Amino acid sequence: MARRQSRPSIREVAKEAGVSVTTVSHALNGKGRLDTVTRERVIEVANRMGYHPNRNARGLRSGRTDTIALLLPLAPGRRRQPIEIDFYLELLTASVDAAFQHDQALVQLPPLESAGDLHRFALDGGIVVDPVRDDPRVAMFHDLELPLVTVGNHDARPHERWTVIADSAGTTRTMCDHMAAKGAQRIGMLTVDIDWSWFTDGIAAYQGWCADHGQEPILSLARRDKQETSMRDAVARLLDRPDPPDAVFVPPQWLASGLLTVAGERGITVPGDMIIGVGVDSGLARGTQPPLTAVDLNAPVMAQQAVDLLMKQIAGEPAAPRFRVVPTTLLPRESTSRVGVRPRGPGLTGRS
Amino acid sequence: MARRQSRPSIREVAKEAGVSVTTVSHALNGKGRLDTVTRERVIEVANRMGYHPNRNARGLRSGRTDTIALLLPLAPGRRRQPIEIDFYLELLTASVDAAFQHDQALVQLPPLESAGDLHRFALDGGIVVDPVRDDPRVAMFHDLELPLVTVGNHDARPHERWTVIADSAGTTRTMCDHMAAKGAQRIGMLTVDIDWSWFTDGIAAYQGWCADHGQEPILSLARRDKQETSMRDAVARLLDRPDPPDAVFVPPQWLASGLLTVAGERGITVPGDMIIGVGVDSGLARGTQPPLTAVDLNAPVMAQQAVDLLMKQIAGEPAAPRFRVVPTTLLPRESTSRVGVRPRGPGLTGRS
DNA sequence: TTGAAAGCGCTAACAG
DNA sequence: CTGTTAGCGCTTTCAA
Repeated sequence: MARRQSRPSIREVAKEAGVSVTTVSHALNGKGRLDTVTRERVIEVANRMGYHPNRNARGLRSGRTDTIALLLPLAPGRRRQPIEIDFYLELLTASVDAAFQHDQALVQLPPLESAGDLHRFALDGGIVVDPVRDDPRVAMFHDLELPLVTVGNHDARPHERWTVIADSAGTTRTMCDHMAAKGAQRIGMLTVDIDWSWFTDGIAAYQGWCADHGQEPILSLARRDKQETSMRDAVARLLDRPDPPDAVFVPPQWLASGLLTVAGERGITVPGDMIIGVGVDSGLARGTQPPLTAVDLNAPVMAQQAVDLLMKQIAGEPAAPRFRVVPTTLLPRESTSRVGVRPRGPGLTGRS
Repeated sequence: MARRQSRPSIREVAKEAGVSVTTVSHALNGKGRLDTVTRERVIEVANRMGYHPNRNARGLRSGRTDTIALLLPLAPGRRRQPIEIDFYLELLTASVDAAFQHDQALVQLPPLESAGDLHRFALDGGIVVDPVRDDPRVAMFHDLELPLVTVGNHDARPHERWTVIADSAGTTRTMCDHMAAKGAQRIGMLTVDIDWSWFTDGIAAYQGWCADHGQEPILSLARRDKQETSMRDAVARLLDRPDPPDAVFVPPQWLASGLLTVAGERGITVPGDMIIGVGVDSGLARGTQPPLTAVDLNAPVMAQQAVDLLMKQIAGEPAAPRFRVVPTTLLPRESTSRVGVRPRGPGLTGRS
């Protein structure tokens, strides 16, 4: 019955190579002072036998587990479901890769009820994605004195934390510049009232950009509940103005698709009457009609940075800086191709 | 530097409770013949001290790792990226929960280069999602004699495998019935040429349904490369017929959004001129204009079944049946609200 | 009903 | 330069 193929132990390798287990251990870990010839022979034998050190034994000895956790944010409302944004899946994948490079296993954690749950997993550390103020996940790591890196942050003094964030301010300025270059006269922002740096920094940068360019800010905030009515209220506040914007940057994805829908209902064409950019790229952004100009958050880089920081922290090594800002990439698509030129109907989008 | 709070060992619990480590072990695992009073006292002490057995020590002793892996399918083309379908993220989350119930950690694996990579993770078993013919992931598990459960299958003799699949045949019939009830006269199917049971069973069921209802099958297969041209070719074969369908069931998500786009370009309204249903629910399906009728694959149930099967296999217990078919749920939306009634423009979609 | 002790595979302190 | 050995925390014989 599916008994796992018994893997060779360090003792068998030692016997096969005609040396002691110590020598094998040293050879494989590059530790002691060994004759080069011996070392290479041992390594060769170990490879030939398909030897891999037993993680449990190694962990028992070292007190480490070589396991780290990634905690994705949960969707508000639906209790156990993570937010379905492609970025998170990308971040997960990239984190797995990065962890693997450090020979760490990466586990997903279920929604944690208590610090006890965290203990059961025997982690060396964790990465908490998009923490909110007083995030219980963060508190648990602190209580257990477990190494922690956050991706995204909500903190007034972020530089004291081990944190990786996307460059929200730079993204916002780039998007505004892009829209202005496409002919936008009045650029608005439709975003949400959540204290993640991704949103707050974006708002601040937007206001700064407006000040620099002599434009009055046109800002509309949706409630954070992700409800359709919140979206519609916020969109209405934007479009019902006497002087509605002809360009809108919408950081959260759900508001961007909502804006597109409402615009369609009102007969406002995109990009003819209004151009739109969204803050996170996704299949959804690519698949709308028209496809939405979006921001690539560079999940692989963020994951790499987060895992690297975590490994440093676990090892007790210094890391300077502990606070990393990852640049983003603008992906121009049809939704910002040019404002003020009504597209000639659906035929425009044909690429055959 | 972030030393992990040292957790109490079984010895400290024993000392605190005034018994031997053996007694503690027996009490906690319900093993030996212990006085009830002693057992309860030990348990109480252990709880009070926040004791959790060290996974490494236990694993070293038992030869198990209490770790299972989930392997999601990779997107064709983009090398290391999983397919961005909400279903997979749901499946992942639900699997984590189910694993947790069995006190197993669930790790994500990076794309595996060789069986050696698999060995490095010290797994008790794994779940391979949507295996293809001669899937190397499956082969690696077999080579290592590691317990394996597949979610989805491609096999002619699936009942010999440990497998969980969604009820593709039932889904197809339900969708066709639904469309017929909404006034569809000629139901077509737009799908893809991949040998996953999800697709092959769906095609067979569709042809069966057509035979039962005296309708000629209208089937168009896209190439599997997920390219825009593949989509356009397949859609054209459907719409350019002298007798195009007035309803289309589209199992793969990327083809459904493609069909919607092309229909828009051609001035075909949905659901007025044609109704459309997609085989997998997602944010994309909910967010299109109009929202797409879709199928909920019940990821939580599939995950639970898969993990349960895997645990049985690992424990060497029998499981009957080894082959589980999970029912799906149709989610009717506007895209199939009624065919043959041209909607009166965008206003129809307003729900304010 | 309880306890002493061996041993899982590995690393590292110490001895040679 | 290489080997012997203790011991990480746990489960499980075996003995009392």
